[in-house]
Amino acid sequence: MHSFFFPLIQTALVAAGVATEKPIQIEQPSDKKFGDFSTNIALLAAKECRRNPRELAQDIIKHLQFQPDTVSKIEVAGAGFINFYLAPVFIMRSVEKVLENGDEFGKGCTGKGQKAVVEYVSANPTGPLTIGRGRGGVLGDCIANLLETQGYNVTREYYFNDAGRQMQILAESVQLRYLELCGRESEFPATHYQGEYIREIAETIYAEHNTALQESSDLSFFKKSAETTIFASIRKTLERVGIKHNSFFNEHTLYHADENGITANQRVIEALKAMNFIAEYDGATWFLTTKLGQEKDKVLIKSSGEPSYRLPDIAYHVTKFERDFEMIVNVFGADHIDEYPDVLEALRILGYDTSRIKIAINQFVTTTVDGQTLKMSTRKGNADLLDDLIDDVGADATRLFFIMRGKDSHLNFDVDLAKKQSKENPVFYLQYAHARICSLLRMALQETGFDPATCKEYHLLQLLSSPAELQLGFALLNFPDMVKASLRLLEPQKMVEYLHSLAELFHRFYQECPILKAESDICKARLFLSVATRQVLQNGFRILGVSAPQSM
RNA sequence: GUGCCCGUAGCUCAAUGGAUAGAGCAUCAGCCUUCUAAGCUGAGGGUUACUGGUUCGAGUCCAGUCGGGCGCACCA
Repeated sequence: MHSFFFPLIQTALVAAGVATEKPIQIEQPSDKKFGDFSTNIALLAAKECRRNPRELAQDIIKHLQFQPDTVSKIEVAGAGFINFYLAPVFIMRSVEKVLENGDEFGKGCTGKGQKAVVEYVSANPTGPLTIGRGRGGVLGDCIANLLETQGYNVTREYYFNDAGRQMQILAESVQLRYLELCGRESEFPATHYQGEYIREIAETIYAEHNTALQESSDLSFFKKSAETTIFASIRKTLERVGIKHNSFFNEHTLYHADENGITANQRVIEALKAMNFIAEYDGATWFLTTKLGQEKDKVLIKSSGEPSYRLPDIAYHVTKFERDFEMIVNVFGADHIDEYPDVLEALRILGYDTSRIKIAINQFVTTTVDGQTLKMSTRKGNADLLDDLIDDVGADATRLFFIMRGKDSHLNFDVDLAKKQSKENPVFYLQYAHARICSLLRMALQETGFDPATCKEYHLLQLLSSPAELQLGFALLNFPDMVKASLRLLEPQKMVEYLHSLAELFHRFYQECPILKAESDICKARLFLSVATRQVLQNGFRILGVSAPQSM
């Protein structure tokens, strides 16, 4: 709707002789009595025009040109707001568009087919996925969905590392457990992976090889075995909650020499060296972040000769530019918050346009079971597992709960609430609205023969004029703007809230307006409104990755 | 100590710098011989942690204070 009002207001400003640099803001007042849309342009421009804002607003609306079948009323209110009231006919005509566009309603083309990459999950295969990772995973998946609706060509990427020290420790952990099974008692170091899954992997190895490997000093078999098993479990878990990837980027490729015998990591070092941001001291190679005002330099190559995680991180992001991504979204947890500023600085120094990079950081998750809040502990083997949560509350509740709070807020995941089959549980509240419409339409087909697939008398919608009907219709035409806002803020939570309010408006309409018992044309019109609501619910659910049940 | 996030109704959370700060849950009062009551209607409940500042206007922006979370490795 922004694109609808914007040019008209701009024209009116020119016609009224108002010259202002201030942006035209169009908002939806919180209270319906202030109209369906409103602009504060008169307030913003008043000062530079040296005029009273209310008078200025009066002047502007004199020059606003609207057809009476789109805007029914324009008025000046408060300190100088200009409020617009949409004509009922216009709202209902918009509902027709929902029906005509179907699955496509809400999609846009701002992406223009540009390449976008969203990186999410990116957990190394050292253990099963935790609940904390799950939140970021769902967030990333929804952001990727949002980008796709806006016409981006999206790569959903998982960046992982199957080399390095953590994998070494993993391999040692499995080996130690294996040796225990072979009857060799040893002290299991506290630094190693304590989880039960390590024993299970060791048991599998023992079952296949018995004690044959106990004299082997080669860890690679244990590493490979652990990696394969764990990665399979991670991917299975991701699949269960509908978190999809179509690209797995192995950090190891950054260590491979190209045709000139140089690795991606080395290229980064050379490039930064050319910009005088590299120094060697204490046996290591450093990124001179002190030159950028930071307190300490950062190690890129350790004195052992191995790159620290920072170097491949930079090299990895260079590949995102080399792969021509116009939009680069990184999703990660708050524990990695210190990671990205260095990467961004390095990329900036190397001449890349870092404004293409958007960072979405999600805060942590605690779970509440039986009213008791459990704190997550990492790497101790007693971390909350995403798989257990899915077993407990199902995939839909898992997804929706992860994104129904702002990503910047700590999430308190109430497991008991997520299991409840009632209005208290927002998952059921949303899905119930959809199921209720499906049920209604089944009944309609049975009793009146109404079939939305064949009956296309959408113009009947214009017969509807009650507040409940108009508010529902208005909410429907807002959907495309809500999709755009969710994407702009990288915040699927906006979509959850919108769908919740849509469900609420439908339930009210359903309560107040008899549908099947209404006179024939009104009945059809109300069924069309219901079908349109179901369509928007489905389109929204698809973005969130939540199922739309036909009955409950 | 320091960087980032958070502090809003009893609880969980909303509010692109806008108008009287909103939902849900919980509490209380109503609505099913009628399309799914897994629903709807209404009521009560607030010094937006605190103190200053910026401006037509601040929960929102800035500074400081107090609380809570997460980081601060030659781990990732």
